[in-house]
Amino acid sequence: MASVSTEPAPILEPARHGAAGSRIADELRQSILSGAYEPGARIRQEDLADLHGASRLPVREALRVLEGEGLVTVVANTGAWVSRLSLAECEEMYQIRERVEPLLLRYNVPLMSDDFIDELEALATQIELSADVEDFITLDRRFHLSMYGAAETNLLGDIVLRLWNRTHHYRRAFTRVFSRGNDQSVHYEHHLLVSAIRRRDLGEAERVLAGHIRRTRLELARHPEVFSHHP
Amino acid sequence: MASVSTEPAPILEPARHGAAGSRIADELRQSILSGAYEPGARIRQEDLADLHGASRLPVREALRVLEGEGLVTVVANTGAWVSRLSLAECEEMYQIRERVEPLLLRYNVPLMSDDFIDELEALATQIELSADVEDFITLDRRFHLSMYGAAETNLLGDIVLRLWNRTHHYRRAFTRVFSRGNDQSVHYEHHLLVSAIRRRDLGEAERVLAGHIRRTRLELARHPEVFSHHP
DNA sequence: CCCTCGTCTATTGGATACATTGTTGCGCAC
DNA sequence: GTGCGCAACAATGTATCCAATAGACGAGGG
Repeated sequence: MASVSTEPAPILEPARHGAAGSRIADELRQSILSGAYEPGARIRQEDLADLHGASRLPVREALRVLEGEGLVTVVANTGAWVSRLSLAECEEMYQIRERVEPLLLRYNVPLMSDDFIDELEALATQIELSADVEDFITLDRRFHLSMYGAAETNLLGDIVLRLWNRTHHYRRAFTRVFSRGNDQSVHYEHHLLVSAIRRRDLGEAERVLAGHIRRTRLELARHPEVFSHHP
Repeated sequence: MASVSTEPAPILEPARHGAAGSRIADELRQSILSGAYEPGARIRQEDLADLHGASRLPVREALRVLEGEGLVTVVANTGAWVSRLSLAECEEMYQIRERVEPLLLRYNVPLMSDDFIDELEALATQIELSADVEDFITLDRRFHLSMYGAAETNLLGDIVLRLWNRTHHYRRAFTRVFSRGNDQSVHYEHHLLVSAIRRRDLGEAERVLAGHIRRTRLELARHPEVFSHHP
């Protein structure tokens, strides 16, 4: 914003003072999740600064934030890279999710309105119809994470969101190689999950969700090629 | 380090270039955990900078790191405070631990040597003999966290460590009000846990640990006065 | 021909200086 | 006496400048 001389309307400037670090962190997070940066990609501070029209200082803060979220790996005096996961680490993430997301679901189900559950059902159907891999992972992410938005405390929600973000790239890569199988299990599980939620059957909802994550983890383990590094 | 003119031996200087942010983060984290800062205490950037003989820049990085860990709450253009937990949030943390720590234990038990298990047993006995609250929480923390140091991937270990850190202050406060009860359950559970580990009985070890955390959570809920804010 | 050491440059780390924001306390009006 | 508003201050956010480090490249020797 500083380099551009023709900046007539500061009114439409949503970026207020004191938000540069957070804003850059948000945008870089989105870029990483969108796949614009591959795991292992180098992140240069000055590039980011120029890109966002800021100095390197808020960029460094943003990198620290994303480092804390596990999305970026920073080495002192050397540089920053998009974090990379091994198959073992990714499986560990899924095992954590398997234990933790059912708990988060338990917190949220009592707070869901019937209308909201209808929306979930519609989303599950929409996922079935998704043609493209990018559509699928976007809708699938929305389906699951929207279930977790009702709780009044968001500590667990934040932890789960970070787990999703750290594995997002591998979910995309895995979906790409797996989608040819034309396996309908995912969709069945989604509908079973909505059904259990509608009946407010917490135990069953927990079981279905845990099984859903577990099955994904086992499928993932059958495709280690997703994790082959090509430096 | 820069202001002191009489610095004859640069050999004993462990603080190298590029480590100020991490160093300050580590020291501030220790200060918060030690109880030197109460939850809700204001953290002024300039004070920290002077205290560590650095400028505000690495201090800001440190604050971002600790914010990511949940230990510090930063409000833009306003300031930073030591994070505060409500009873509901603390219970949520314990519920997460209840589900996640047994998994981490499962990862670690097969990697423990018999000698190490002897050390755990000795630690459990030492905890029984601890006189003072500060001793107890230090030894108890070491007892539990040392169990988690063997795993080759440390993703889950980091998450658990953060959960411990975020609740550390309340564990201290709670122990202070609870220690008068003279309840031996904690120690029985510790010894049962070591016993299950020694037999390499993963299922039983998981159950005992989950029960241990669960019981602590329920006790905690009976002492809401620990969370009363006194501003 | 290859290995090693030295230099050099690109990039990051840190400090100082300045702009902006939030807050607090005082004064004035009602 | 109370409530609103303005102003001065204090603390944070940002930019620019300088220092230190690590990787790369090339020259020299084995």
